Amino acid sequence: MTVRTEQKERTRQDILASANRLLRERGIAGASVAEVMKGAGLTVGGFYAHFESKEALVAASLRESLRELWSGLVAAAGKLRGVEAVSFVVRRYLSRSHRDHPCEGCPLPAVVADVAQAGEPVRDALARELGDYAGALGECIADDSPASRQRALALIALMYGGLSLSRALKGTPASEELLKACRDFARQAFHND
Amino acid sequence: MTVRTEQKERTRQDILASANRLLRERGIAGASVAEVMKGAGLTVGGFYAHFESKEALVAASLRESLRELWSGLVAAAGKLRGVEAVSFVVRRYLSRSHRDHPCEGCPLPAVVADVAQAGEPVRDALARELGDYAGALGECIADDSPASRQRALALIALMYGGLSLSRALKGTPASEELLKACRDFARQAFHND
DNA sequence: TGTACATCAGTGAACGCGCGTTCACTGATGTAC
DNA sequence: TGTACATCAGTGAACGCGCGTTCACTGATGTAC
Repeated sequence: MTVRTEQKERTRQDILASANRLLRERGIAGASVAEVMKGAGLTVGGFYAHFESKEALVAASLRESLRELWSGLVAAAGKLRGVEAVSFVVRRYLSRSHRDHPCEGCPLPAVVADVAQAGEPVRDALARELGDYAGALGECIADDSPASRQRALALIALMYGGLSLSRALKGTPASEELLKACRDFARQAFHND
Repeated sequence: MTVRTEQKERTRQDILASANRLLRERGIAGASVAEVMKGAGLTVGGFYAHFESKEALVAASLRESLRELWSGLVAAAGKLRGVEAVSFVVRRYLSRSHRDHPCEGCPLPAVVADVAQAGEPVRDALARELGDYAGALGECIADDSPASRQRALALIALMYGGLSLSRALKGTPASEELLKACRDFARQAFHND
């Protein structure tokens, strides 16, 4: 019995991992259930033994990959504070490497537009994770005040917006220009602390 | 002859106008050719007498609606300069009204993620318009130097990112919080000029 | 001015395709005696 | 320990649907004589 359920849980994790990759790379609409299952080494029909619907998968995947991203960022920033923490975070998030490898990075660029039109489970997942993200990032940069949290929210918007645009412009000089411009802009906004 | 071509040109404009609305509201994948034509009071089959493909329509629509948006913004800012111009622009772009009426506003939130995966015509359209947009906005805020252009690029990324996220969070308190946070952040970054 | 013909903007049914979801099935694993 | 049965994770074909695109057609407009 427990052997069977353990195996099943492992399969569920495989499906989630595949969804995390595909969702970050192609967005909600671009990640079909059949391809997610193929990425986990399975066939399409077995999907519904693990998730109630595609929407449930997307919500679960969004929670997991957003949490991974921001907890990784905050942990890597370590003891840095203030402008130095901001500088570190934007250098990592607004990098050429992050731009060029969507499937290992932040899910927001591929997903936000679709989420705005998605159902409640998906929207709730984003709202909750983004709130935690802003809180943790604000605390990492400054403190746990509402003002810090709000500045972190804006920083997230700047990073997400800059990365998304630089991906859309990939191959043009403006793509690099934009990454640098956003990094500088962020540092400037936190400069007077 | 000229009567016929004039009529045809008017129809083309109707199709474009319908596409502009639908694209801003639902994105590239969400705006089907059939619905675009229906929005122009026509049926689907006639589409290919006006545009070579859906991709060509998207490219044309993107050019037109981005240009409309930013030339409108710059014109409205009028003689304002520096922080005052920034303040005006973000109050307009990062407003509840803009968040709640996608079909009349900026096409970026609905379209950027899809553009990153689209063909050359669409990507080119975005690259060109965004470059012009940054140049004009930079000049409106400060001058025509590369530094001003780069700061304008970052401001666009912040505005686009903030609006997109606030739409995805619509209905939660974080949606309003985010709009305000981004407006403040932008003002702060331009405060020392 | 009137008539016969050519043009062509727009119609609507049809195509092939990929989507999310369902379901009858298979066969390895676990249980009962 | 050995046998008969139950369970259930995973398979793969099928469904109804909406997509972009094609194409034979219709009928109003424009041209030729």
